Amino acid sequence: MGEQKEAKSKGTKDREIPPAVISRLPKYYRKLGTLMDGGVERISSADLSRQMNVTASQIRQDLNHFGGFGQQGYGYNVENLHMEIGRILGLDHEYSMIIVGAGRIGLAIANYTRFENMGIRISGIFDRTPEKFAGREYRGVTVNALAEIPAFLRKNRVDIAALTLPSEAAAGIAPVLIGGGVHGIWNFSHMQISAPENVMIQDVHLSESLLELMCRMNYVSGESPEQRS
Amino acid sequence: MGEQKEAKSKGTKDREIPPAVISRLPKYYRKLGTLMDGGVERISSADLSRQMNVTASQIRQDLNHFGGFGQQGYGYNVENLHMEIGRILGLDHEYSMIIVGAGRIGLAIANYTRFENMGIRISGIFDRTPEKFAGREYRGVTVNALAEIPAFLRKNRVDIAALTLPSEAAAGIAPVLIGGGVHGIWNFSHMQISAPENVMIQDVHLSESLLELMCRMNYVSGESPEQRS
DNA sequence: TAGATTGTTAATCGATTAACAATC
DNA sequence: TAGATTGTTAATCGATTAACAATC
Repeated sequence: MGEQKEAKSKGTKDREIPPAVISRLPKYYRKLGTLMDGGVERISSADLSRQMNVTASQIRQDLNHFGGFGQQGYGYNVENLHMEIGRILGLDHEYSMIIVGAGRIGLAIANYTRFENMGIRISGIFDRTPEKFAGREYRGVTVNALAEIPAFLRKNRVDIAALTLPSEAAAGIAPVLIGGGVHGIWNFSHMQISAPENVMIQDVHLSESLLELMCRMNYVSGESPEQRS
Repeated sequence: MGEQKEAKSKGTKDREIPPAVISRLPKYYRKLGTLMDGGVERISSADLSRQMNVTASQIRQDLNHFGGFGQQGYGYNVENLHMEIGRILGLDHEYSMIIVGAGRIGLAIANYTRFENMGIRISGIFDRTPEKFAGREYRGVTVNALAEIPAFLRKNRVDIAALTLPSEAAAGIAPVLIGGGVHGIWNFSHMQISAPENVMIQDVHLSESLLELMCRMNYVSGESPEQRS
């Protein structure tokens, strides 16, 4: 209880909040937002569980990782809980994000206006062939060459990089991003990125997601894999 | 042990393969493909585990849900295992997919050529405002009105629908898709879709993924949530 | 045959669910 | 006060890891 940082070794990820809990927080946040819009003032874990795909127990367990937001006999104040979870998610500060790879997915992200409500500001877009985008702007940002990333990172604080490059290119760029101080990578490439403990990697592997769907369709509950076309 | 179908009630999903296993199969498949390209003929679970983020035990456990693909003292034949997993994923037959919502993400999917290698054929694209896409073709497919979906489904077999509409619109269209015989929905909308047991829903919630990243960045191992901007 | 490595069972770990005393 | 509902502890369930006998 004496030392703080070096206490537990780096081998094991000793983060306090279980990943399963973190992955549910955005869903709670969204639901509470909807309830707020609907004018709901308070809600019990039992009611909330009925409207979502979780149990009341799970809701209470999850929330109590962060402290007691509820009140016995009353439930949770919707607006307050929404704000608290927003704070946990980091929605109370602004993040600067660059997009690395101006393909269709990269540009889709650049143009997704909802991210602005999440405190995400697109500060740069980079691509292998910036000349293809000459004169064009995406939310006020022009497309620059990948080679300019190191200089850009030296001049600007960047929190998150959305990595939407093909695998081969992505592998080379990831260390540049990490070395330049980016501490979160939203990885759409197929490449597995290794990073130091304090840099978070969030993978979005679309084709794996589709393969998973196909696999589950193959193994529909009850049916055997033997189904003919 | 007598009855087969009705044995276990519908409440619990009694699918045999744990979801955690299914979510790893695409990763194995990809890795094995890479190894094949590199001319690797055989590999042990220990070697494979070193190249991926899983343990050797886990690999053997996972694969043995589907049968014994390896050989004691030898390991696994890369090409054979690749093919077997491909079969499990359903890559041995073709799937017809429609895209519902011709926004940036919908069109990104339509243009993703790699899906063709996965046996995915785009058979239709639908949008609320098809007139915006008049004369344009995406991989040989034109954009039609959402209202034409029921008729289209009556005429054509469609396995998968990629649902890339805004939430409100998505909620209305999902039952149409399910009623029309689609048995897999790749859901990019924020809407939670409820479907009968034999229709698989695969969610890709991009903004939740980004929120998760932000949250994890907030709670970097060791650091408390107290960090100031 | 001896060595290697699987398939499979047993042990551990983590996440979910159930239960209930605390308390608003 | 009585009723409701949380926070929290204990029980269950599922997934991961370890161990080892079977076998190529």
